Amino acid sequence: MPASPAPGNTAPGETAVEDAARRSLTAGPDARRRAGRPVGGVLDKSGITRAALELVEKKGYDALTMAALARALNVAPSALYNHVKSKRDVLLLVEDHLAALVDLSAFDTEPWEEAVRKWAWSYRDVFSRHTPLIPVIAVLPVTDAPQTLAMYETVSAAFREAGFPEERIVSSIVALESFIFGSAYDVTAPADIFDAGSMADATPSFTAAVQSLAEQGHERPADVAFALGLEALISGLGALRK
Amino acid sequence: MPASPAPGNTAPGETAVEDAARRSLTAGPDARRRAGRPVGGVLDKSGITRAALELVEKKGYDALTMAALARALNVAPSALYNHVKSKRDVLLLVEDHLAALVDLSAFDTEPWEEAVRKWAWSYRDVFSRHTPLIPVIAVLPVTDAPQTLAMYETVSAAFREAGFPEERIVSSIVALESFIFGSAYDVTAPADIFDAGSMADATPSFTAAVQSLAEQGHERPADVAFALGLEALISGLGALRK
DNA sequence: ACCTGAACACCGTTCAAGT
DNA sequence: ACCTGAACACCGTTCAAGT
Repeated sequence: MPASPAPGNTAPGETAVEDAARRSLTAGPDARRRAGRPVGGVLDKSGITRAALELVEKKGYDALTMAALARALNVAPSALYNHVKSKRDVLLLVEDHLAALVDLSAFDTEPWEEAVRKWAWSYRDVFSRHTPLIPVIAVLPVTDAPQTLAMYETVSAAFREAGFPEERIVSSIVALESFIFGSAYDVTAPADIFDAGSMADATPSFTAAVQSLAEQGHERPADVAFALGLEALISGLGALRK
Repeated sequence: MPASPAPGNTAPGETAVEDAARRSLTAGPDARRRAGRPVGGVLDKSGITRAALELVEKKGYDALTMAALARALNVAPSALYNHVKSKRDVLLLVEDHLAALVDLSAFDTEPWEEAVRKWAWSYRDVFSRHTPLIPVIAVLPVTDAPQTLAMYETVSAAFREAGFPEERIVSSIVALESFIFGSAYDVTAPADIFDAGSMADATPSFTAAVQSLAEQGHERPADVAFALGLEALISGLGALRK
């Protein structure tokens, strides 16, 4: 029989839920009923983040309740409040984890246009699978999200390097981000969102435009709109450079 | 003593809540406890929309619960479900009401650039005060929102008139809308959203850019970013015209 | 310090019973 | 057709009691 790792130490490649399952197994069937502090401590922010992310990816944001999160971690819901102040805090942890997944590598190697292009597509792709976080990000003081702040540091340095006037850097990034967030929602729209149905006769101009786009046969119409807007922003904002 | 208007007929200039209050007054103190159908019917979709909007404008979206909405209308919460299928339906009614407030007048009188500019600012301003509706709009089949559909009809006709190729009209509008929705969130961000706090030393480039923007002394930084992005989109998308 | 279990003050929604 | 009142299956959060 192999030695059991200490509770709370997830083995590499092991998921948080598997870890919790194994822990309750090795600790005996009534371990989770015993009150008091478990040896080593079962909860921390990174474990909460991992479990939340796993829950969301498996069952979606509707399933991310404090009760379900606690259950995945084999603790009582109230135990979570020793590590986060609120559910919003949990969403914030997830958001900052995702911010680190946005691809910034092109800022080291490519010219400004291409680097912004790759960053923007990656940013949109990451958050299009996590749109319930967008209202959280939009109002999020950067202090509370170190990875997000690190992204801004990289991007703002690249804008300065590319010749943007100092006082326009933040506004340019914000404009791009606003477009990216809005476009992330667009990815989640149903395919028939623009089907006017019985109202088609009353809206001939819009119906014709929708029909014409449909005839193009694009697999992902949201990508067409994103490419169009992004290229317009890149060339329009790029003109600000000295 | 003046003749009382029939219950459910809100007098011009009177609010839905005032109407409900007066109705319970003229009908006697125990009117709202009496079961069965009130004469004339107290509820309909437009009354629900008006009461929801009033509730939201007075106390915000957190206060828009089915219970609070029912209370404003002097009915039991369950009564609402005779007129809407769900709370999402209520949000949809509000959204479509707001869509009619977006200023489309410039499309009749101004050249494309200026008309789009006025439409976009108006659209952003309306929904910046109603950001909780944005996730609803983004996934909203236009069939379910006649006023929203009417807006698309006007805008798409103007894009065709301005020389946009048929198959690019919808994508161009979607790109603009994505930017508008993201920018609506930006309006609600706290003033100190970019204050890196104790992390400032670790992010010199971003901190300098934020500082430089702050020194410009703009009263509403969100407007600067919106203007920058909108002008880039207008000139970039405008280049698609034949 | 950090957990459990019970409790609190809500949610949106359903449905039988009434008129 | 459309209302009431009771009930259901949840929410996020707090807090005394434990170790």
